Amino acid sequence: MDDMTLTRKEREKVRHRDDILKAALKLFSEKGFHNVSVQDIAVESEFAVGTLYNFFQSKEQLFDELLNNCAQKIYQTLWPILESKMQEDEILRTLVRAYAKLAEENIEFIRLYISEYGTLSLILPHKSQAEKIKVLIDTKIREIIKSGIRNKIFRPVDVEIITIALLSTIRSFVFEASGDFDKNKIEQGLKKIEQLFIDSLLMAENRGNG
Amino acid sequence: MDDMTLTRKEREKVRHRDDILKAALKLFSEKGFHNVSVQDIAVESEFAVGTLYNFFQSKEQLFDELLNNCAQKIYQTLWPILESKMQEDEILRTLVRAYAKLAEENIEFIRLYISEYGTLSLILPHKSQAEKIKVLIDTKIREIIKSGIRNKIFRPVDVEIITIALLSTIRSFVFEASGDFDKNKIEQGLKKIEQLFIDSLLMAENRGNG
DNA sequence: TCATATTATGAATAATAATTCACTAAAAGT
DNA sequence: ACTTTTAGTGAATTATTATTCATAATATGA
Repeated sequence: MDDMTLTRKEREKVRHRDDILKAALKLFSEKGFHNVSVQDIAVESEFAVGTLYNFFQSKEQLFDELLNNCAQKIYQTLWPILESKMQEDEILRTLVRAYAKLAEENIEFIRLYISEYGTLSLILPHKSQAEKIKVLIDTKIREIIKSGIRNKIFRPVDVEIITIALLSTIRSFVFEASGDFDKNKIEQGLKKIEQLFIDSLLMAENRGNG
Repeated sequence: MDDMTLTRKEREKVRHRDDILKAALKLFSEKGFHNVSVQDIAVESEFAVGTLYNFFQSKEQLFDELLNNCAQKIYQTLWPILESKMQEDEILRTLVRAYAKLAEENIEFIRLYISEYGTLSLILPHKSQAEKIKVLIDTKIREIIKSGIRNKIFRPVDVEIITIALLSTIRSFVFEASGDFDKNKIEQGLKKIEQLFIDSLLMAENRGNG
């Protein structure tokens, strides 16, 4: 079922659906799930409330779809990097840069994901696609760091803590910086995060400049 | 107006008020603001809904009071440490330990604060007491790190990033660990965070063991 | 052009949850 | 004992917002 097999009408339908998703994403990322009404989304997308319900079963299902799209995009970007055969430090460097790019291109997605993250994890602990993907990535990163330690590339740090530290720092930084949507600032910051974490992980003999 | 100048009745009133706050805190910290109804709080606290409204103007005001109490407690614990005349590395070490203690004694407060942090900061950017206190502490920590660098105790790191990294790691760790309310785990983890951050901040000559 | 199918509409409805208030119960004062 | 004051109650009211659905607009194809 690719784009060319669809009629003009069908393509239009898809586009309308996307418009609604886009409007919803904008609002949710600005105000969070509970502070956006279906009315608000209707106004923003310039469709009637009823139309939204032709496309989505409920407000919640619409939100879930967004969140899963978001998780999907994050997954598709990060997983190949994590699976690649590069040296461990290079994987982590690439990862941080990929995050910067991801944040640049999908800043609303990232905001949505991070802003709801706290309460989300209280309410839908393990059901969502998004949560599963997060766990998948977290686990993989831990493995990479472990492997880096085994291969004497990294210093023998505490894997749990450095993983939480790296990920929470990236997330928190992107979230704070995305408040004023300054993409330059995000890129600069993530470059510094890369330096801070990966250089301090490296064994002395592997470090470039102090 | 201290405790001894109150009549028994007045003391009881205060106690009832506290009971309601406590019940609300429990529920909010488990499910977040929007997923707890005033009914729920009434049931949990074993008062009628109307009684809650004798004590608090609205659900929101009740929540604000909790959040401010929380911020207040954090402030009272951390500020004296940040203002103390210890050497900079010692301040940070003490800070992390204080966080552990804070988390141990007020795990629900901390959960409330962190879980709502994302959406809160979208909605009430700078109004709340809690937000002001957060900024105050963040700023102070940055100053301490700067001062540590000037005094050649710390390596010349990027102050912004290390501050975000330190704080977000603490918060994220406490939040995740508080999910299963294992106080021991939190203490262990924070000790490792202390090592990770402060040791990697120190100039080589100041470090104890590699 | 007209019948049919599809898509869009938004006022009406339903569901949920905050808030009020007339009332009861308990305590304090006389 | 009785009056007054204070505290507590929860069904009823109100507000908000998600959802439905009868209707209108538009497109399709005979």
